Amino acid sequence: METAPQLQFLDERLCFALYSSSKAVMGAYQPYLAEMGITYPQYLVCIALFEKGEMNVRELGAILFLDSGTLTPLLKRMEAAELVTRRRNPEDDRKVLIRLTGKAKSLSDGIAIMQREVSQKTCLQSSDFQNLKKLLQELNLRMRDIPEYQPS
Amino acid sequence: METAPQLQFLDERLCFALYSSSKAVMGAYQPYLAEMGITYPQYLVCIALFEKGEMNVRELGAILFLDSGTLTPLLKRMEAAELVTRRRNPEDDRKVLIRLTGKAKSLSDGIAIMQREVSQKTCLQSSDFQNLKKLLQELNLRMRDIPEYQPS
DNA sequence: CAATATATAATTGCTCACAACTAAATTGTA
DNA sequence: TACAATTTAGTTGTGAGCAATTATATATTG
Repeated sequence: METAPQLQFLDERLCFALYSSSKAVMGAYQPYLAEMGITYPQYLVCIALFEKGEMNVRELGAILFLDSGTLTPLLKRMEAAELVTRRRNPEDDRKVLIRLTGKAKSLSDGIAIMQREVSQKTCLQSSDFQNLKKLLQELNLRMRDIPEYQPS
Repeated sequence: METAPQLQFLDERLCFALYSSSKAVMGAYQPYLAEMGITYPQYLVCIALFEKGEMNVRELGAILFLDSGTLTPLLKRMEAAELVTRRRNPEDDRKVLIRLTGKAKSLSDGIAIMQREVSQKTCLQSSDFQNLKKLLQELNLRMRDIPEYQPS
């Protein structure tokens, strides 16, 4: 005899803990971001480009796990706010190269301060912070069916 | 002499691990939800109401960490899809009571199966699952400045 | 070379998410 | 009772997110 599948409520679900805590952390960034005139995903674009210098839309999407339907209008808003430039790759006219402007680069100090203060608000020790981050990074790749490479 | 604030990149940020893994987990629900004709936050409304029976919009929002600007249109879509009923509380005309319909209740078996299969896809052992969930629940409350009550 | 396949970005349409505000009902209090 | 404060849902406007599709450019193949 089959037993009926047993449904779990909110408190038992990891997905809901993830969903709500992710929004909570984004909310903690909000006052800093509003001060700088950017949004959370725009902040992500900034730090991705701080690291890599210049990327096309596809590369940016691969790093941020966002598609062109999200990025194209987002980048146009950032261009209108003079935070990025968009230009076609002369060697391949399909690709649009994204680069930060001086205005965006001038936000780096404020971003660094924001990162430190939000991290402090988590009240997580460095080791817990690292463990949690690593678990979530692995979970992310696994749920997206991306094979996990071992660090060299 | 002051040292310049040091900016962290994507891989070093817990917030980004949270943001991307949360979306990845929601993505794993997507095929099941599409089959049932509901969305992820609508699924959350369902399991909240499976547990509590009937709630007004404010109570539902407090549990899901969503405000009326999100819930009102979402619940109207669910009402149009005949998944919930909305009626005013006769004792307090400000309150709108939300209750699941039989059609929504008939989804419970499919929801239970979805929960089990998505949980399996995380490849997390029960103990890791519980630890991670508890850490995130605490993080959520802390980032929202909600005092944490110890379990009785 | 021409035809086909692939890659890339953009577009469309729908749903969340939230800040800021409005409208209406209830409660508290002088 | 008046009337101010509070509570509650709803509205508006902006910005994600993503599935599905389209347009264009490049690469591949017969």
